[in-house]
Amino acid sequence: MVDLPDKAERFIDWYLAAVEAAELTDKRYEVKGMNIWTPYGMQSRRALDALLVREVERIGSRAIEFPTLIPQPQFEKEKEHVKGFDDQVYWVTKGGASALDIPLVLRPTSETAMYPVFALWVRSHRDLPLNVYQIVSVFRYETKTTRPFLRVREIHFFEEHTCQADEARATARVEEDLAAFERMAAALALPFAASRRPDWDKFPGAHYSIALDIPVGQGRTLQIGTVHHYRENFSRPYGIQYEDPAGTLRYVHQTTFGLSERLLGAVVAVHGDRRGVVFPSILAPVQVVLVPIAAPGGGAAPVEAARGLADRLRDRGLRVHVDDSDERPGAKYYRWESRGVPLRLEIGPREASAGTVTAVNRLGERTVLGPGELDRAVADALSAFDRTLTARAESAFRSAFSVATKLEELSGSTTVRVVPWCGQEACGHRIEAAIEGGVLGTPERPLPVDPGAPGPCIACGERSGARWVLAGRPL
RNA sequence: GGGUCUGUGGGGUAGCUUGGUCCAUCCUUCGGGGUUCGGGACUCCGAGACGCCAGUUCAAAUCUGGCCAGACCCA
Repeated sequence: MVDLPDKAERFIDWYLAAVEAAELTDKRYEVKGMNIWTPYGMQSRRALDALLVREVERIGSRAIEFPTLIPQPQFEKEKEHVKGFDDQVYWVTKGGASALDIPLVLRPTSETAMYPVFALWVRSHRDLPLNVYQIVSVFRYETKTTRPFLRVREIHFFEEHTCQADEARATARVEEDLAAFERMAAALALPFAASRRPDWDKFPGAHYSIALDIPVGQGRTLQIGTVHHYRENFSRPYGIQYEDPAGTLRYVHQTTFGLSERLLGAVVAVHGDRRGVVFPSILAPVQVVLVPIAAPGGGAAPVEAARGLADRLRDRGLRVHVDDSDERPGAKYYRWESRGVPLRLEIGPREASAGTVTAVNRLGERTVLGPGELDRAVADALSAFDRTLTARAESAFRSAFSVATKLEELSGSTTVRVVPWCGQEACGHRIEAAIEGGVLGTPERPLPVDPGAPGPCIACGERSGARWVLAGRPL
C-alpha cells in the first residue's frame, strides 16, 4: 500500500486516493461521472439516507416517488428554471427505433415533474401543508471535471418539496429545514455555514436560496445542500392553488430542500487524514472492527474472545466485523483505518485471559477496556470518539474563516473570507474576481468569528448599507 | 466554442527524444503453497497492460494521420 498524497498541499489528489483506498466507489464505469457504488460505499450511503429520512420525517415530511422522465412542455413552463438547466439536461428522444412525438428529459431535479401533480393534490387549505420528499437519481450533464461524490452526472439526490399556505409559512418551513439539517450535520460532526446566496447565484426560479457550505481547508468550500423559498414562482405557472377558509383561491408558496451524496464527500473531505477516510460512527459501514492477535503456538483464545464480544456488540445494534484473516495485525490496522472504521479492538492472548480489550479509535486514542461490561464500555468509547471528532471539526471550522476589508487581501486566501459588501452586483463580481471564487452570501447563522459592525464596501468603499458576506473558493 | 497536454495490467509507473536489446520495468493488487503473527512480514509459484483504427517500415509501446477518452488554460 502506498501513502496518500499530502492533504493540505494536494487536496484533490488526496481526496481521490482516500476514496479509492476506502473502496467506496468503483469509478471504472464507462460513462463519465457515473460511478458504481460498491458494497462498502453502499452501506455508508444507506446509513446517510437513514439519517436524512429520520430527521426530515421528524419535521413532518413523507416519502413519495415520481417518475424519472419529464415531458418537454411540462419541463419548460417556468422560464428561469429552464434557462438554468438547459445546457445540463439529458434528453430521451427515441422509443425503440422511432422518434418520440414529445421528447422527454431525464430529471435534473423534480420541480417540473411534481408540480403539475401538486396542482391536482392541493385543492383546499386542508391539504396544506404538503411536505414530501424523495431520494432518487437525478441527471445533470456536468461539463466540468467529474469527481466521486463531489461532481457527478448521475446524482443520488434527496429532495424535499413543500407547499405552504402563504409566504410566512414558507419562510417558517425554510427555518424548519435548516434546523433539521443542523441535526443531521451534528450527527455527522460537520460544522457548516448557511448563506443566503446573492441573486445571480440563486436556484433558477427561486425567490431566494440558502446554501449550506462546508469549509474543507485552504479557503475551499463545498456546497452540500440548499434550501429554497420559491414564493409563488412555480405555483403560478403550474397552477397550484387552494381555497382558503374564506373561499378565496390562492397560490401556494413553495419551498424545497436538496442534498446529495456530496454530503458523503464532505465527510471524507473534512474528517479524512493521512491514512484515509474517517467515518463518524453513524455513517460507518463497520463501526467496530475486532482484531484477534494469534498467540505464539496458535491458541484459539483470542479469536474466541473476539467472536463472543462481537456477538454481544451486535446485540446492542452495532455494526461489527471480526477480522480473523491471515494477515499480520499491522496490515489489518492500516486496512481498517483507510476504510474509516471508528473503533478497533485488539484482543491478544493477554487480553483474552484478562477479559479486557485494547481499544484504539480512528483518531489514535488508545484505552484498555474491561474486564467486565465490555459491550457497554465499547459503546461508550464509540460515543467518545464521536465527541472528539466533533470537537476536532469545530476547531478546524473556527479557524477556517477570517475577516478581510481590502480587495488585495483576497487573492490567495487560505480561509473563507468575511467581507463587507454594499449589495451591488458589480461589487460582488469584483469580490469574486479578487478571490478567484464566489460570494457565498450573507450568513444565516452566527459566524465563528465576530467581525463587529461592517465598514465600507470592500469593492467600492460605499459606507452606507454594507453588510458582511462570505466569500470563498467553491470546489 | 478555442488552445495546450496526456492515454502502458485492477491502481500507480519505467520505457517513447534516437523504432530492433520489450513475447514490456518496478511498486502495489489478485489466486495458490510454505514459514510467520502485539503497527504495512518473508519466500516460492501463478494471473494481469501498450485507448481505438489506419498508415510508414524488414521491424511500431516508440514515428505519422484520424477517432475516442481524460486533464489543464482561455472564452
